[in-house]
Amino acid sequence: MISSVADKWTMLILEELTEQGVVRFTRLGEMVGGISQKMLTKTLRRLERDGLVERTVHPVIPPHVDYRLTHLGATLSEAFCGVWEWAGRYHQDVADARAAFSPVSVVPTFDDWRPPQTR
Amino acid sequence: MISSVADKWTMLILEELTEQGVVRFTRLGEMVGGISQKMLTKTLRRLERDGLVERTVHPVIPPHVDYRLTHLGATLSEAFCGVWEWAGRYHQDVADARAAFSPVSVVPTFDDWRPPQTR
DNA sequence: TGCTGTACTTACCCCGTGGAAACCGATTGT
DNA sequence: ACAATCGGTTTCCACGGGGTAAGTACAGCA
Repeated sequence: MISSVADKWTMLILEELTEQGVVRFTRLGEMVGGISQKMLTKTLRRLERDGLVERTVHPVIPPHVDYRLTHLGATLSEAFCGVWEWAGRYHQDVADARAAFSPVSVVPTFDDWRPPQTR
Repeated sequence: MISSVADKWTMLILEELTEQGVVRFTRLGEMVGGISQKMLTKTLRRLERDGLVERTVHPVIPPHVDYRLTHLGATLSEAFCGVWEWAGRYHQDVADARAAFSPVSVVPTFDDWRPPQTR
C-alpha cells in the first residue's frame, strides 16, 4: 500500500497536479518530463482506482480528458510536503555525505580500502 | 534523489530505526519483515553512504554490527511522519475507492464495461 | 483524398530489481 | 570433529518495470 504511493512517477504526477490543478493528458506528460505514455496512463489509472485523482472525459472528437486531484489526493500531496521540504533543505547534506563516502574518483586514498573478498 | 529515499525498504527501515534506536543487522531484518539479506545490506549501505544511518562494527568474533540513525536520518524520518499518518488515516478510504472501482469479483456489473479494443 | 490532433491500448522486448539459497570467516560450545 | 552464530557476499534466475513503436477512432481542414 505504502509502496504504491511511494512510487517515482506517482510522486511526480501528484506534484504536478497539485501545482497545476486541472491538466490534460499530454500536457501532464510534458510537465512531468521523461515519462512514456504507457507509464503515464498506467500510473494515472492506478491513482484513479485508488481515489486520488479524478478523470474527466469530455465526449468531443479530438478527445479531451483532464485530470485533477480528489480531496483524498490533495491530502496525500500535502502529506508529501514534508518530504519535499526535507529534500530541498537537506539534499546538499546528502550530496556531501555521498562525496565524503566514496573516495573522489581519481587518485583516491586506498589506504583504508579492503578488497571485498579476503580469500 | 527523491526516488532513492522514496523507496519501499528505505521507508520501512527508517521507521524501524526510529522506533528501536540501535538495532543489529539480523534483528533489523526480522523487524522489517519479508526483506532478504541482500536487500537489507544494499539498502543499509545506501543509507550509510547518504549519511542517514551510522554503521558500527564491533570487532568481536561472532560479528556484531549495529545501526542507528544519524541526525540527518532522523530529520528525514520526521519528514516521513506526514506520510505515515496519512496512510494510517486514509488507507481505508483508498481500500474503499479500490473496491468501488473494480467491480466486486464475482458477477460484476458489466453494463459500463467497454472492451479495450473496438476492432 | 488524406493528413492532423488527442488520448489512449497493445505488442514486443530489454534490462534491472530483487528473491532464494549456497557459501564464507573465525571462534566457541559439545 | 562438527554444528552454530552473525553479517555478510555471490550466484542463479524469474518477474515485472518500463521504453519504443504501431494501431485505433473520428472530425475537421486543406
